[in-house]
Amino acid sequence: MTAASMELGLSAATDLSNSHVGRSDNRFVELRDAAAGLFASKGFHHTSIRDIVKAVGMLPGSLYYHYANKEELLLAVYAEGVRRIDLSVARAVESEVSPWVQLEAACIAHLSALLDESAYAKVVVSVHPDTVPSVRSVLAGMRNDYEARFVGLLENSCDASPEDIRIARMLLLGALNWSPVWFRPGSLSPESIAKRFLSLLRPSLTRKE
Amino acid sequence: MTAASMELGLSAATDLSNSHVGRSDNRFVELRDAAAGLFASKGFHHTSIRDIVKAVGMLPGSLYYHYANKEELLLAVYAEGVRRIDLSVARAVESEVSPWVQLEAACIAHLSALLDESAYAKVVVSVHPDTVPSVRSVLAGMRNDYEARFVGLLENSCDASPEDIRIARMLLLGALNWSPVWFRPGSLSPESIAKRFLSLLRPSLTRKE
DNA sequence: CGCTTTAGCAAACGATCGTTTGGTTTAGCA
DNA sequence: TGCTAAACCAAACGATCGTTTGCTAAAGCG
Repeated sequence: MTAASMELGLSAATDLSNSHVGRSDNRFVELRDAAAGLFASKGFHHTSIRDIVKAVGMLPGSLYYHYANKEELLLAVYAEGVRRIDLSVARAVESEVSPWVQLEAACIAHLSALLDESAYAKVVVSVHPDTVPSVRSVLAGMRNDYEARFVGLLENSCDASPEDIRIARMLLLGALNWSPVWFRPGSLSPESIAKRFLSLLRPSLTRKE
Repeated sequence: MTAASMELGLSAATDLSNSHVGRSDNRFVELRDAAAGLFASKGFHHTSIRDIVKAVGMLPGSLYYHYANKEELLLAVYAEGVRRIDLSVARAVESEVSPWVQLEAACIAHLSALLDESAYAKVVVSVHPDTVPSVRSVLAGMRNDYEARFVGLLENSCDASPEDIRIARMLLLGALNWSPVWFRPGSLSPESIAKRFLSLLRPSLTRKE
């Protein structure tokens, strides 16, 4: 079981992202995991190919059998990161019924993914698309598709206009996504941060009926 | 008059940051301006020394007469950026009396600095301290010192507990600082974004008396 | 004018970057 | 067991990076 699948409790069999099905000792995922960890801690541009392959005990050239170039490796990490956050948020929402509690659960799941030790999630938030011009639009598109989920959650929680919902989404997700900048483990938990953020917005976002 | 001082309408005489007072044709500030523009558009790590000196018509080695290394140049840009944002916000606050309107003015000024064409401000927000380990703490300290201003503004606007004020500050500044990620010129103005953000928080942040 | 400081040129340094190429091992199916 | 494709090694490629060094031109004070 790889470190990657362990993060979400998935067995290798259910890990659909391993589309490069070749030999059983395929290190496609292992490389992606190492890249995710290094991208998250050192940043994409400060991580060299040599750093990544050293983490898995390979030589630099061997990586290019699995990934065409460094950007494609980032794409794989990014896509998997978005997939995991989305999955985590979807599960959290499913287990609630009240619209407001659903929104709260989504924010908690989103923030937990960023602030707990999920390297993949950190890459999605800390690697800004604009800093990788060759794949900028792809990265931005993936993140935007995911964040669209919050529009629906907000629509259910209040009866604001579409543009007000858009503003609320930007306010909420912006604050959440920025939190890795100032967050220090040990004081406030991701859950309490998300709840406090939302409690500040509750008077404006609760449906009046 | 340099492009740098023009941005805030300062003459060369009042530009205190030019501490390297040497000859009258000193290009210390000119280099910093070029670096600010390139750091803002291409990012710090994607801007080479050769890019910067090319912008001012110099050779790579000549830059090292003015700045010891690339990080020190970033420090100069960053410090000037923080200084300009702080100055802009201070002026905006001074011209208001009502605590809430003062907070609103501060947010508008802060966001305008980030979203309008101020290269210096963009560097402060887009260059994350963690991506430059050698000067990480210095950059983080500068930004934190500036953001402390908002604590006072929030304290005047409501009677929440210190921890609630801290949360409100993180929510507000996080959302504002994240806005360059999704902002596209032409639709909403920085002023209206800031006002809409604050209107969502108003019910929670207005002083009850 | 003479002399010192300031500023910049010219040219290279070593290091590291992403990537390529050709050969070698190993797994897995027939 | 023999063969093929998968996987990786070994070694280098050219490019670019931040930076250093030695020298030269010009500015400005006395």
